[in-house]
Amino acid sequence: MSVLEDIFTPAELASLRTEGPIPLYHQLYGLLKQRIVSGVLGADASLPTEAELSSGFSISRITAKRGMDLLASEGLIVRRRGRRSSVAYQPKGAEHDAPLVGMLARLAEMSRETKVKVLNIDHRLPPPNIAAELVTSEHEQVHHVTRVRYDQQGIPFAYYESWTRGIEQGFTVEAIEHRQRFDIMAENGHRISHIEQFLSAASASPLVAELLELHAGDPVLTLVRQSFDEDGVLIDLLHCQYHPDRFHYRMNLSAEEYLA
Amino acid sequence: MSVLEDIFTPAELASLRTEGPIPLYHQLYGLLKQRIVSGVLGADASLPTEAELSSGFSISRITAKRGMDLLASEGLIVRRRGRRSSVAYQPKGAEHDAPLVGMLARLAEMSRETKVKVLNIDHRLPPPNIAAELVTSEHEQVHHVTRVRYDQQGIPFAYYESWTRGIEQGFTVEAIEHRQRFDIMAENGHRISHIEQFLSAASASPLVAELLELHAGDPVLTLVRQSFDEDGVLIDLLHCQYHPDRFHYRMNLSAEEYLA
DNA sequence: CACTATTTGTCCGTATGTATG
DNA sequence: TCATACATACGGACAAATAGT
Repeated sequence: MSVLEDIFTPAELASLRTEGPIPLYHQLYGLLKQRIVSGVLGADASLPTEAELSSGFSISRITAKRGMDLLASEGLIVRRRGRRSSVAYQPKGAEHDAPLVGMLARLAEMSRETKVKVLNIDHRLPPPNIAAELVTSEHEQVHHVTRVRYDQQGIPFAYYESWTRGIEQGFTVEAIEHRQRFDIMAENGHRISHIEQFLSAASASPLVAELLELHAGDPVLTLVRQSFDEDGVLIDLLHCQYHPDRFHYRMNLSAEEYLA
Repeated sequence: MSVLEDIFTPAELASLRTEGPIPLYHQLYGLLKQRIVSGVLGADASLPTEAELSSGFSISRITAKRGMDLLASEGLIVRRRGRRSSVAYQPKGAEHDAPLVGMLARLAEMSRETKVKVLNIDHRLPPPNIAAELVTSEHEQVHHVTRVRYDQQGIPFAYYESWTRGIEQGFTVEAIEHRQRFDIMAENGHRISHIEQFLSAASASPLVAELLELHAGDPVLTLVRQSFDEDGVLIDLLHCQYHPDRFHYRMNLSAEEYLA
């Protein structure tokens, strides 16, 4: 019995492509890593041998070895001569997730449990696409903040980029790292009364990949949040990118409630 | 005035990496493509020249050219000697989206506006990871259905794979393509009273990529939906994968409602 | 009309990375 | 480990098309 067929479907075994930009060894690495971090291959589980990978995926043994070496170099597996490689990774117990209903109430909790590091704050004219969304006048400057959110163990899981208008004071690194931006907006006379959010997926840019410990091109969960004040003016535009293994959005729906 | 700095932030201009697996020309291609399909660079907009890209991103002109040629080969831009390249892509007008609150009520509407094509129905023992989630007894068979959802123009935007227990009758291709699965479950004595959903992102497998007109490895928005009956038994497990450019989840929150 | 600056197209040579047997 | 083939990335050089003076 081959270990390989327990782990991968026939379609996956035939899924490696040389036409695309990603090297074969890295495609193999990606498939195996997904199995390991998702817990399908738990700690100490045996991995396929180089020969099995080579014939199963129709690649050379050197290429299979290179994929395995990459996993080993990240500490995800242990390799020793004469033995099958085995998983040396304990799937994270508690992933972060955020409920979508009751979400704002959860923001305060989130900010206690996690840490934000501000990368950059500037006050400037927004780029054309952002200006178009914010409907700013031609010379109106906005506050542009980029930041990363880390969990209690210091593991990064979210990258934020925000554009905020009408802030006179209070947008400092210190304040943004330790207070809620909504509170600072309120102090500047902007009470947020309505929020619109869009969830989708995108590829991590090299920058975001580096910050979230991903590889460029890996999928990220994206959220765009538009915050409007009582007059329906868009005050804040927030673009979030989440590490998909470290953060999920969760919803709890009761049928009666939502079928009505 | 350089076009380049209107399009990319300084951080992005310094974000290309040779260490990773993705070639420079493909990273550049990705950045530009994102600007084009998102509409930041609208139809007929001028693009940076090869020389500007070369100096701005600190890459060779050949590499910049290769990224541009890749865009041209996909018909996203037009290139001609002596002229700046320009965008030859019209951002899609109406995207699909689904509100998360009031979602079930929207399902009926969705099923009128779109079409489902069932790829496969079988009744069998679930694979180990699915069995563990469903907590099925050892020999309990479940209905396994894979299907694709198309919009009115026949454009695919979602792939679904579901595992459903306790269905005696009614799970036919005809029924699943034209009725709501919840209704069929109800006729089999399973009233869904509680739903849990998780949203994240993943890479498209070659199969899903082909069905959704993506490339293998492209990001997809993923949704896992667990549907429980009145006794808290998990009846249905649904895995969805959405084309990120064709489908978003949308939420509308009022601050009073959710800050309470 | 010529002249020039701009921009893309093509080619060379070289070094390094990827993949095979 | 070696030899081989192809892809990636660089810098340089020149040709060809475009637009403006």
